Amino acid sequence: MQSLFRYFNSIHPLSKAAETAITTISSVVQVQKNKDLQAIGHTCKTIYFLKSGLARIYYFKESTDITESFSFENSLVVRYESLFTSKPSKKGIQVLEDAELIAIKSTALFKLYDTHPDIERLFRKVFEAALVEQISRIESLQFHTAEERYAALLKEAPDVIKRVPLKFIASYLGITAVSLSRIRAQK
Amino acid sequence: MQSLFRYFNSIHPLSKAAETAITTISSVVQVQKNKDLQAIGHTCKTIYFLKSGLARIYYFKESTDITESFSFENSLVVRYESLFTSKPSKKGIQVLEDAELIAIKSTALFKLYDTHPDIERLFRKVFEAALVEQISRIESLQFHTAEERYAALLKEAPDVIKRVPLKFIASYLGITAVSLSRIRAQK
DNA sequence: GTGATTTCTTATCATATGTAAAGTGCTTTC
DNA sequence: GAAAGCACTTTACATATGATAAGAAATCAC
Repeated sequence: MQSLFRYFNSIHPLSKAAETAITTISSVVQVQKNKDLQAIGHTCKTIYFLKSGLARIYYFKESTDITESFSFENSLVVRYESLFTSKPSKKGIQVLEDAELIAIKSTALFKLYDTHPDIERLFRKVFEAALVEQISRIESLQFHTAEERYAALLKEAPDVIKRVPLKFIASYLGITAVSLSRIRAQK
Repeated sequence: MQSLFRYFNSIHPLSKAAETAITTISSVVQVQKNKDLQAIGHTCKTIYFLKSGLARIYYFKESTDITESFSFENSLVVRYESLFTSKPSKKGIQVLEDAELIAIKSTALFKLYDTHPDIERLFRKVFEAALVEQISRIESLQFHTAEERYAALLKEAPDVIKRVPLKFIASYLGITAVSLSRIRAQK
């Protein structure tokens, strides 16, 4: 659990009591490469922290597989739109490399907000950071070309290329694998 | 201020003390059509609530004016990415119809979090809702065609067409005004 | 290791969108 | 009310991306 609390404390310091409370409602999960951590249609009630491995959130648009996002080591994997609306998610979480995760039960977590203000504050900040991230993603999709988006991804997460099949990267960028291939070729 | 607290209470109930505290750090602002409420380059330190009128958040990409979002009556206007990073925003807020707004000083607001847990909780929920909104926006930009996005906008905010110049709607959809014109023509 | 899959690239053609320019109609201004 | 400006549309052409299919390369299964 150390890696989790190292991550949390870098965002907002937690009391020992808070750490203990979070530990109580968390468990370690191992998932094999290519397996679904959470299936499409499942309502998100878990906040995952990726200790090792690699995951993506994906969905289908008319039988086309679309990657919404990637998650790397030491970051959270959450389908926020389902977590905060309590509706079944149209999205699934797939593990792309054997992964070890910490699963935090969200219903229990949200109850801790009443007794541990530092936990509420931590997660407020976590979700605010997620909001900022999404906004920069929108900017990127709204008015950068596919080529610019690819260059930005390379800069931001250089090893994504080595670790993730190109077809997943392509749909993440909002283009087809063929189109991404062309962009890569013209360098 | 009633409209503001009606809005807030629908998200999370506030104590009278909390309402008073928020009132103390808020003021009413009037802005004329086509004027900037906040200029590009300004660091966002204000959370605006739009009582009446209409506003947009915009920026320039290589001298092209791009609308990032519209805000209608009874909703917030915030450049979250600047508010939460304390960095100057590349975006400005422009008023598209004479508007009356309530300006909440964010630095003072965030201080109230310590003394009024209900205020922190309210804004946590407000920002969580914003996060969900941004995610659906990403989905829309990432894999819906311009035509689908236009149809979705019409459904979601039918009067946007009557109140907002098409060129702003076009860049909001991620296309040119010419392209939007074509889409409209082929119906 | 061999064959079978899967992944990636390349080629061809169709389509959507961009750019530029001109035209139409509406609104503003004096 | 004439002139000017602005918003929107239309046209013509250029370009980027999509769809499909086929080939090359890498990976997997046994």
